[in-house]
Amino acid sequence: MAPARTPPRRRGRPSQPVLSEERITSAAIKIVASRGYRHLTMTELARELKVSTSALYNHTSSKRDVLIRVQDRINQGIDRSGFGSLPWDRALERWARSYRDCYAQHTAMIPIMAVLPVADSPHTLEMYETVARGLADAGWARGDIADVIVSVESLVFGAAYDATAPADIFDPGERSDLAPVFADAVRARPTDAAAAADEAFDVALRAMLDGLRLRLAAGRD
Amino acid sequence: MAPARTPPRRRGRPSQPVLSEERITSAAIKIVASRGYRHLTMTELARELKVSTSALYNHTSSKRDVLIRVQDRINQGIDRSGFGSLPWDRALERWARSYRDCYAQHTAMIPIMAVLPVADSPHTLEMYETVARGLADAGWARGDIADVIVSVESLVFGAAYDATAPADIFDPGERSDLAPVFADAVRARPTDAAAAADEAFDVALRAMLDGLRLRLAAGRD
DNA sequence: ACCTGAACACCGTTCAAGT
DNA sequence: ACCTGAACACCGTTCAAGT
Repeated sequence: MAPARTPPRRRGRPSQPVLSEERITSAAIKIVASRGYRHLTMTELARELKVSTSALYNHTSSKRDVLIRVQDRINQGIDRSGFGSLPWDRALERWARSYRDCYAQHTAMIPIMAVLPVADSPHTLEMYETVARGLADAGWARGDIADVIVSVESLVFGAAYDATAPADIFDPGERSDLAPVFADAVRARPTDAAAAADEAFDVALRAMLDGLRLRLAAGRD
Repeated sequence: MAPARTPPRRRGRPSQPVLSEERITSAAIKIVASRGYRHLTMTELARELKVSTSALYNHTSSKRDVLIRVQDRINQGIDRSGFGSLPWDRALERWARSYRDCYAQHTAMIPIMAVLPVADSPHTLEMYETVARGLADAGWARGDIADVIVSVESLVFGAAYDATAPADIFDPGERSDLAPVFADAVRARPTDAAAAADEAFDVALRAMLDGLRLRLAAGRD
């Protein structure tokens, strides 16, 4: 191992800041990945970085600020590779599936992502640009593009929650006599929660894409 | 009416409990309606009911428990009147619009509602039964009914968030050069946030309903 | 400029003590 | 059985004091 080069510190004074926006965001991602959002507190973030909690506020204005940067990093992982290589509807489907799988692991971010201005999130903005360009190139009208994006996103956020729902979410329990038709419909679902959620998302996404194909065809006539 | 049998109170003892599940739920609804979810804390709930905070725990096991009952009451207000009187697709549309409008005012409840087992929420269960019966009567297959319900619900929850998003949510700010196609698409939206959200929800719901009509027709052949 | 430690104003929940 | 008051283990955030 290389000998630690003598740091240019004047006694007691650190040569450079130990913290940065970048390091805080990375530590936050690490905590979320390893221990979940329940453990993402300013206190645990500080402990992870081996500083005092108040030190974080020299580099970030609030916990919300940290979450916004976490979210922009998460969005980097969403697959938009279909746009430019596949037909628009297949690209949109790939994007939607990846988006939903991503937020199924980050449901705690949905309330933030869903209402957060995009201006401060460069990777998120880049994602929207890729999708918008793919739709525009496929012939979608200027006035429809944002609506299509919001449509898919709305479905995706709701489906992400559903993907994390417990297996018994629709189990009527002892009241199945009060809801016989519904109880019977629920019995027809896969018993595995993930499989049931996947099936429902397939139905929803297929329906929406079919509907959007109709809309594009009608607008073109 | 039977005369109230003389209460066995020994001086200073209240004749009957001042609290009840019912009263707590009503107070919670009142706080939410008048001051919003930010103010729905156990402390404010106790203040509203003029008791100490710890007294609440004689009647409810947790704050989550309170929220579950609040949610079941909220769901009573969702319009399912179309089922049994309108064609299934128009009934489903009415239900979806009412559902979305309702949760746009209660976004704080979405993370709970989306993953909460229905067994302890009688009015919610009744809602699902009404929708399920409407779909079954319209010829939907047993195995599709839950998927259709989940599809609409997923869209509704995401759209409810979108309905509360700020007007500048998609404004690229100073980076519009990095996202020219998207920025142009966003410029085509109504400037009013509510109008923009309504338009997007119209597109999404129409697409999904068109897709579901196709699915039902295909399954029937 | 950047960090620490103490303090502030909250949370939800528990529990011994009263009646 | 039901309520109170005090306590507990947390939150996010601020700020004077240090270097």
